[in-house]
Amino acid sequence: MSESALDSSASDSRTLADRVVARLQDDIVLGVFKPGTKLGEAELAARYGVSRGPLREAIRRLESRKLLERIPHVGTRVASLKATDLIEIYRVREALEGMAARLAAEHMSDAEVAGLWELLALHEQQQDLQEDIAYYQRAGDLDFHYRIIQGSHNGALIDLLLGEIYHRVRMFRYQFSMTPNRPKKALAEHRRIVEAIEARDGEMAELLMRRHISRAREYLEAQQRQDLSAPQPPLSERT
Amino acid sequence: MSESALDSSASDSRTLADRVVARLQDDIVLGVFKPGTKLGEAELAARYGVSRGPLREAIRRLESRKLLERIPHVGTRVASLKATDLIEIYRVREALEGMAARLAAEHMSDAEVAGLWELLALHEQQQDLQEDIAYYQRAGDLDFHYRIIQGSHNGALIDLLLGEIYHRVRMFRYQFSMTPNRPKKALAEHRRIVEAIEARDGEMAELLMRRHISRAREYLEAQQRQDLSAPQPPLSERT
DNA sequence: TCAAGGTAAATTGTCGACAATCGGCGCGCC
DNA sequence: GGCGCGCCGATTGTCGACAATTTACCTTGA
Repeated sequence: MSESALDSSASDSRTLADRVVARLQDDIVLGVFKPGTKLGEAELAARYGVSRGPLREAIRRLESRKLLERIPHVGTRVASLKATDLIEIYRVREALEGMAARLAAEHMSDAEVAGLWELLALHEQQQDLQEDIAYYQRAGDLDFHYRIIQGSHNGALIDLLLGEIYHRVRMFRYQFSMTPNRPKKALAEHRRIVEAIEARDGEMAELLMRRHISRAREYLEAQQRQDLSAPQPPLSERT
Repeated sequence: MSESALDSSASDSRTLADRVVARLQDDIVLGVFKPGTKLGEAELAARYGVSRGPLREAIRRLESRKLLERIPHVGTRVASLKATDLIEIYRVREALEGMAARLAAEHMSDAEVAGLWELLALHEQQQDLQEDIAYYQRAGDLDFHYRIIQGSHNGALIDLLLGEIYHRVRMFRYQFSMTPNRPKKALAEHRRIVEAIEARDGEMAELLMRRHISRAREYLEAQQRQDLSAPQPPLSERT
């Protein structure tokens, strides 16, 4: 179930447009195209070796995922998300992933819970070996939340979080080269969430998950306030 | 702010595809095309008097809103939503609109709160005059939730609920010709929610909104169980 | 008679060309 | 000298035709 947890790369998708969606999304999320960059249709069509037809379809799909901003008759540019947008999204995550944790506690199979414990053990191990984290912790955190969302067994919830929310969060993390906020504390919170799920205590699981995400949001808000008082280049140009 | 609360009809939109989106969405939500109906591209293009290009764009947009189901190289049909899907959506609504109520309590202006009271008074009046309700209550209920969502002043939340969730809920209501579940009780619950918002008690507002939606979901679940035991034509063919 | 294979029609996916609209530039007027 | 107007290039929106894939039907054989 861990095959490229957040889809992206489906090499032989049925239609051309699907492949362009995957490639263009990667280029956006991974930062090949910086936020605010204008993307001309002809230019992109040449880059991906397709006609403008499928390319336009890809653009519309990524626009509906809020990864691109388009103005009719003018053009499309990579969505440049402000810190306030990210904070708004964290409110949504708090509500949605809280519910996901509750449903996961009610509906996850015992095997899935066991898998969560294994994932946690892996994260602790990586944390011990490599104190500065970086990539692993980032992907791992995503993977943890990803599994709980899947564990809710609620299709609508899964579609919303994985289809509309998570791509944007991923983009943020790459753009701001955000090292996860509070590695050790986050890991401890993850463990408590799994405990609640294992105990089939949905209410507790939701409470803990909401608190977990809420703390991340508060960290972001504090960071934003200090950025406002000392406005420095928002991107990754600080040695 | 109440001009066509759930958009749909923008008569002179900038691009052709936008107009087709609006018209096709109306035809789907209002039941002109029944769920499961196969929609051929040529057929639709003729119906709306456009080429297949803009039509395909419209189809993709409505597909991303979950109003259409498409299979590559096969075709698109009107999304036929099962009762279990609706129940899943209500879980999402519970989480999302609960958060919306909390944020509304924190961020709504006094004028907006006053507007909520006026809306409630209008609903009570209509309820007194016309005991059997039907349309007014249905639209009114939507309008109440709509306003609280807007009152959250959270763009991400608003986009999600109004752009991804509410169209599907509307479609359900028309398809099953669902008379609102519990008119009087719902109205009383609405009043208590507004009281909490006016008192700026976000926690209470969220709790009440979640309970409100949760009860509607439980009603749906009970209805589904009795439908399963006595399976009758699910659509509107009962005199 | 039924199953399996192939073929043909219909539908969707893709492409290149044409038309409409917007932003930028220079000219003229105040 | 500054402001407004109109033209021009560039980009996007739209269209019709061609190619690819699927489905349904028909034929053929066991």
